[in-house]
Amino acid sequence: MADIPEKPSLDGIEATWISTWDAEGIYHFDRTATRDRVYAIDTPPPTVSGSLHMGHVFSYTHTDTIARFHRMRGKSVFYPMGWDDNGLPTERRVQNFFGVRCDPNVAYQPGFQPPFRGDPPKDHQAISISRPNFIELCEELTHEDEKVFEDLFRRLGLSVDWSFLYATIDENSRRASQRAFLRNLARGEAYTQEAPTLWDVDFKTAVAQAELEDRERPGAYHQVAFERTDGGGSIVIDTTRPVLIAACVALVAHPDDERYQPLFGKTVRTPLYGVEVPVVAHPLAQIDKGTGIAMICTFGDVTDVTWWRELNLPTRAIIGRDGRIIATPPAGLDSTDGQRAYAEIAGLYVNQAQNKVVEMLRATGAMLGEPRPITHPVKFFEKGDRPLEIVTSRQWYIRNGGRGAELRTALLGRGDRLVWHPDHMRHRYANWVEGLNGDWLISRQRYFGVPIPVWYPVDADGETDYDHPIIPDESSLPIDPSTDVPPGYTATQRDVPGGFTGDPDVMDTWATSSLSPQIAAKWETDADLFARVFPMDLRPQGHDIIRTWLFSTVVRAHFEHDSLPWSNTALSGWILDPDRKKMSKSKGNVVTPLDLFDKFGSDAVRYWAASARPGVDTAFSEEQMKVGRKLATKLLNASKFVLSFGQPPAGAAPTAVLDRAMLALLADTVQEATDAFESYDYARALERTEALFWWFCDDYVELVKGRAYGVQGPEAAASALAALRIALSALQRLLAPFIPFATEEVWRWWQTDSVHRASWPTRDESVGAGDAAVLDAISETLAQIRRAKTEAKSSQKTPVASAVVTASASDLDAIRSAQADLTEAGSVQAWSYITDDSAVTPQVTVELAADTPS
RNA sequence: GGGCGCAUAGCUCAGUUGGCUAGAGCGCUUCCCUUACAAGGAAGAUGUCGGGGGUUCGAGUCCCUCUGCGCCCA
Repeated sequence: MADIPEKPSLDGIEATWISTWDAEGIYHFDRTATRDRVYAIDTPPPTVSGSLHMGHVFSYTHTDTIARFHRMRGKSVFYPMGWDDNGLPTERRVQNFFGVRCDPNVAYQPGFQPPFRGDPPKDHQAISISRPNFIELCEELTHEDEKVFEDLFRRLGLSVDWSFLYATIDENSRRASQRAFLRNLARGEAYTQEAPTLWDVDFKTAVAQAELEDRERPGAYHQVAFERTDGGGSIVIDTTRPVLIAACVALVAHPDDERYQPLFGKTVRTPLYGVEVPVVAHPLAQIDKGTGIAMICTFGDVTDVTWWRELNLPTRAIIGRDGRIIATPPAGLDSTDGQRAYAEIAGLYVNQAQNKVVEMLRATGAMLGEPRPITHPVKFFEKGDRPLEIVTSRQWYIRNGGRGAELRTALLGRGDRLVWHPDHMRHRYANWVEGLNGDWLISRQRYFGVPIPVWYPVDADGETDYDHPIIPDESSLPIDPSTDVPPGYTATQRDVPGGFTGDPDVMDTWATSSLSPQIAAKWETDADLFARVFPMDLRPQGHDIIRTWLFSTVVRAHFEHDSLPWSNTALSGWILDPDRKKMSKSKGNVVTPLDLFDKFGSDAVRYWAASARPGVDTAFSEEQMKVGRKLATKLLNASKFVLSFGQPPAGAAPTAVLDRAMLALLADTVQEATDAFESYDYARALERTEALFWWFCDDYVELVKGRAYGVQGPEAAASALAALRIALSALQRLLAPFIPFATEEVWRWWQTDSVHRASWPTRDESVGAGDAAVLDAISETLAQIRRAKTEAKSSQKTPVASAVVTASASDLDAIRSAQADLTEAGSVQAWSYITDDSAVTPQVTVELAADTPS
């Protein structure tokens, strides 16, 4: 047994135990464990180019308590960590830090040194470097961030097995991502298509449905008149985007709209450009919106795309990928006047062009009245600053049920079979899948990501043949088509007629992170490991990314493994500041985790996190951390005290009624905590354990400590000592998932090995457990004696001259059984009892001894 | 507009399948330096369980409805 410090302290215990755990390999995954003995967690890889905040501390703590519970239950816990360094945020940081920019057309340069490492001068012209060089720089820069993250997670006490660390851009991840993509392609689940696509003109990349958000923006309705070609007058439409008149291919009204029924099949001429377009009917036209008839443009919004597709309309694109009006007028805009009008806006940014068009409409009289300002939702890329446009481009997609009922039904079924914590989160998933309106767009016109692993033949005329991609062999992965040469070609054939060209795009971050279970489990590179951990047991994550990360992971596992990727998912809530607003950097109310660890200790911060019900938004609360610190301190002191009585004699067992009752209560609590943990309700497990612990300290220990000292003789003491140690052992283990540092500290005072490798308590351990029901009467009697002293403003040490207990016969039996303990705890000099079976609770009439001058 | 959640003490929240006088912690008030712990301990006060209606012997809990707040989707 280690020495118990004279004055136990929480100071410095984190550093001590972190290094001990490391040295002893406490959290190492046992690779010999069979699947049924494994508990596998698909840990969310945090974005390393961001900062660590309380939200991380919060949700990762929840997961850690569950990991620790299962480890103590005898499972080999597979608890890897990953870093998400793939994607736009890192790309931007690297550009700014090193003064470079990625150009996939540049050749790889071994040993490349960037011009700067931090703070390039303002006038520095970014140097173009190859994608592999760029990735090397990304890895260099993210390495430092990852170190900070790792230290913080260790300090928090996460029981991660760091030997399974991965990064979403590392070689294994790129290999897995490309392999999965190629298999999707081979099975027809991935495909490429030239199609209208939501496009961010600043990032110059396509974006997926899951990355959209609506923002309320000011706009204005403009009434614009289109002349009928049959001389029947004009048709007035309401549009917020008159700039798109040049892209108009039809007018559309609802088929039931009697106002416009006579016009269906007729044509009108667009103002300014004089293009003849048909008037068509479609049920998506809104009768009550504006004048009830609208322009169909290629493309103003996603409804335009639907109309265009379903009504087989021509394409008249006018907005380019740079957000400017395309220089040359679209097909069909043939008249001289029309071309002159178009020339006025060609090359302008969309908003400038809009102003110009309004000006021209006014001049020609085609605009009726003044624009009427409105506020309306506009689609944005969630990371973007300008409204999305729709441009036609070639992109890669993975099927996700957005265009096929059969797949959609299958994926909804996967969601049904997943166990959600809390359960109502399943609706988010179903809601999202049911609302999908297209397949998953995975290609991005960016650089720092996993390359789309294909090349295309270039024919003799220099045209790229997208329909016959050249596929690398799986054994050659990961590849970068911008530098690697496809089989059967030589490097000199790149981008020349009769040669090949690499796909320039990368996959979206989610296309790789959707494979996190496969990546962590070393899919196809370590079949033994994979078989032991996949499908995993748990996906913990925030509820805000159900539509992205969770859903896409389900999609990939469905295709590749015909299974769910995990059996359970636990969704964490948000952290709110004390005023119940969502914490965010922009509001300046963010507290850094490290300061809190220093101030309250990791256990205390964990306690705050673990107190929050699963999935519930929770206020940041230093008060709650103080409570957690109190709990940890109390555990040190209580443990020291119990152990200070020394070992019970050999063969000692709890025999006293009170001791056996306490053990019964303990057994009940063990059961409740276990049940709670099994249903992922760590907060309930903590609450039940904590309640028992404080009762144990405040009442039980107070009642038996005299007896434990030997006041009632050695036999009575032996029972107390045995019971105290049984309880202490169980309590330390019950608290271990929540306050791993303090529990380890006290456990090692009297046990060998780590509490985190100890077995989770079971009710069978409470040998000699009795009837917990007697505790109420005993505790109540003690409470009334204490109350009498408090009300008399006397010390709790004050002797009680006489205690008269009126209670039911059964309560009196209970109280009598503990009379000697109550006598010690309450300093009672004389007891008398009155049986009254009508008494619901015991009533104690307390007469304090006369004050004795001291 | 569709979906989901929340509303219980001043604050933050528990309250399992309906069950006896509705709980905890914090905060507040009072007392106690008792030899595990003053970074402690003992005790106390505080509630039209959001409003209304219904089912039931019995409703914080189930049903309907209204109000307010939050989130997701369109």
